[in-house]
Amino acid sequence: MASRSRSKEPVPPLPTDAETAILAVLWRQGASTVREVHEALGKGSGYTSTLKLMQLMFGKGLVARNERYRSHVYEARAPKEQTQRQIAGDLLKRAFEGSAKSLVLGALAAQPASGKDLAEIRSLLDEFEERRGRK
Amino acid sequence: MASRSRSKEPVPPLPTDAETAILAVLWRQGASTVREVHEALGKGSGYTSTLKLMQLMFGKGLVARNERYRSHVYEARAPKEQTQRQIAGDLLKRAFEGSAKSLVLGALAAQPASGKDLAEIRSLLDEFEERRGRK
DNA sequence: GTTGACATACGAATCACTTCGTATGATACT
DNA sequence: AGTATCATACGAAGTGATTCGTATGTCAAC
Repeated sequence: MASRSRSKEPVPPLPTDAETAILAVLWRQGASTVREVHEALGKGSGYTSTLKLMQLMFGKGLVARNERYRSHVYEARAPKEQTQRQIAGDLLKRAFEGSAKSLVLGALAAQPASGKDLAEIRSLLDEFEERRGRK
Repeated sequence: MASRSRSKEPVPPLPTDAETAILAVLWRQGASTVREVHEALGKGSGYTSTLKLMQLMFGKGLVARNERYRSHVYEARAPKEQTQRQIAGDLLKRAFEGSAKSLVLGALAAQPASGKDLAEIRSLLDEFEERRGRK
């Protein structure tokens, strides 16, 4: 991934693949202990691997943790929507030459959406059109 | 186990980030020499780095090359649309829990589409709805 | 045939991500 | 206190991606 600055403070870098999997669990379950996350991931690797990963994510600012209890409780630091937007934007630049249209086409071709989802996407388009019109 | 037929050509893996950047150049410019690709990338790294990368991509089946000339001429082996679909599908699974809607939302939020693009996306949705209806 | 300007091939260093072993600390029960 | 259990911390190995130096090959012009 294209992570440039290694400054420790403000901007958390894009999550790696394994990190994204952990974020997905935290987004789905809310604040969780390492063990809870590890179990949700299904044992593809050992417990300490998950632990180490989450410690690194904490260091990078991707997750926050509450150390008040015996087992630390972690949660995603940025809302799912924001992180997903960054990931999509990064991919857009790298592989789709900035064309949202191509990405949408690719996404729908790869994973056909339900009729309900398609309808929701339509109303999303309406909102964007709105916003464009007003600007 | 219902095994998939093993053709003589190995299935190319998903391109890495640096590889995707090279593919983007080949998609945009068509068949190109290493030097042409390297120049299009803007000098972030040396010529031999680009060369090595493209050699590895050739080994993986991501690009084809014509060795008839003094400088080998490379081109993307799979059509842009197919590779982009794979990349989008992979991302969908990894970061968006399979929700095309979320990915579309993320993409549009990250990079607002033009009015023309929005219209094209709409007609894309029409096609998908069609296809769903007929099934 | 020697030289100069290019090309490719390839080994090795570096870096990031991921994994795991093991040390150590806290808690609860006897 | 002693011990079993479960937690975190941390070093280090394994893997894969990326970079680069350098060796080697080819061609054209002199």
